[in-house]
Amino acid sequence: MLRSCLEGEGYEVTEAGNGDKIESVVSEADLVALDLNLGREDGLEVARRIRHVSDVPIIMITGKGEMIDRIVGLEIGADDYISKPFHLREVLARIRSVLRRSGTSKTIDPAVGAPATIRFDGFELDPSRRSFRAPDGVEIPLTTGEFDLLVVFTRHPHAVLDRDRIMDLLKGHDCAPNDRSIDNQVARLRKLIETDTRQPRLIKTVRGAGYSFTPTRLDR
Amino acid sequence: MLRSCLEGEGYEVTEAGNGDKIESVVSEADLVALDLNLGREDGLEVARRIRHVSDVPIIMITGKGEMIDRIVGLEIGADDYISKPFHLREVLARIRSVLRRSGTSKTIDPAVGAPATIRFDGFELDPSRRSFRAPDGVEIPLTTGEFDLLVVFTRHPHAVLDRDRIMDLLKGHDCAPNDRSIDNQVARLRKLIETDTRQPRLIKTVRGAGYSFTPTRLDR
DNA sequence: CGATAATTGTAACCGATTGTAACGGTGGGC
DNA sequence: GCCCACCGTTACAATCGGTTACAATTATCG
Repeated sequence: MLRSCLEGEGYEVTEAGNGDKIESVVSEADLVALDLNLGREDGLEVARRIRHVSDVPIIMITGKGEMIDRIVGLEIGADDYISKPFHLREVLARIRSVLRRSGTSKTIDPAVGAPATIRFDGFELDPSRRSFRAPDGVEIPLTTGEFDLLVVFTRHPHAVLDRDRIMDLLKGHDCAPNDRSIDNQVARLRKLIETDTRQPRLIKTVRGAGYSFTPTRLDR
Repeated sequence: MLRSCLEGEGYEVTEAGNGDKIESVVSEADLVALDLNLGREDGLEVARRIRHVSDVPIIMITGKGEMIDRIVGLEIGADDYISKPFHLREVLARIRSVLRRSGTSKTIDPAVGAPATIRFDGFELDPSRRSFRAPDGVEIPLTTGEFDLLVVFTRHPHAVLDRDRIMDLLKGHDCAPNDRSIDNQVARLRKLIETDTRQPRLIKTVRGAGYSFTPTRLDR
């Protein structure tokens, strides 16, 4: 679940199991998300071993409110902790936050390394400022849902995204069987950025599949 | 544990054992964290001796809910007390709070003195003097809560902070289920720094998630 | 130490946003 | 051309957050 969510956001994910050498895996990483309930092996011991070889930021994922672990975790040098059950969005937010604090990134951090503003067909979308400007320079106020949807589209231009995938990228979970909320949000977004809703040029409907964001130019 | 946590925050820590001369240790300190359960020696007696030679702020750390000690401790002149088991964040928050109240610091207080002035969108925020100036140079008086909230935001620019996390950063504990105090504080802060409260440019609302501080420029 | 003022948390109300349901149109397959 | 799945649109309800007022707490001042 975490993997697909993170990859959807543009991160490169490497999983490591019990048998893997921690050192080799960690050396390439910008951040470690460490589940403390790994079964036999003690997660805190893993954290100590990571700290022994690297200053890589560590986000600990603990079971429900294990305070003792939290305190010990912070002592070891974890940068943040998250308690289960968690929302994927929360994890994303904290990962971004920790990555930003930690500064330079070995790979490309989509939230930091990407240019601030995304331009398409004259529009200007600035994810870090959560602002959106029309070709004429006027700021268009977008609701949170509209903004997040547009960001998802600009990150997957020309791809046909089915509703499940869009929902996954937006909220980190699947669509309910007969969920039309995406359709609705698309309609609302179209009203704001399409000149003719009947003949949309930016957000095309792919019948039976989903939607596709088709800008003529896209600078990012 | 406390030592490594405090040093991680930039504080200089000196430990003192039973044999040490209290006077010489205390004279250099900005704050004393005193564990009352030191075994043979009576912690309260230590507190009395410290008070005898210095006005240094004292935070007492007591065993689980020893009320009698608390009362006596406050009578002696402790500035705050914490019961075990405690959260490190809580300790940090209280230390900061006590240091703030006690005013000038002999050493450099990282939480108050470290960042010189933070500039964003023309505003000037000075954590060491706890002052805040508008782009036109006029000083804007902020309450303690407003100021702390703004500092938290400037330390996490462009991150989406949920209410729990904001509360954690502000006071070191979680939000109650239906706690709207953060919303209120945000609203108050917006009234002071936003030109249009309806369309905030600096503190954006992320529905279902929290808030995001979105300055166009940030120098710190 | 007590009175007063300032600040902050709480509750209530209301508007904005978003999900759900219903209805109708459209387009493809036969 | 007809049928049916699929999608756009509208209306509505539920949820969430902004705002206000007020109570509780805290600080200030004599």
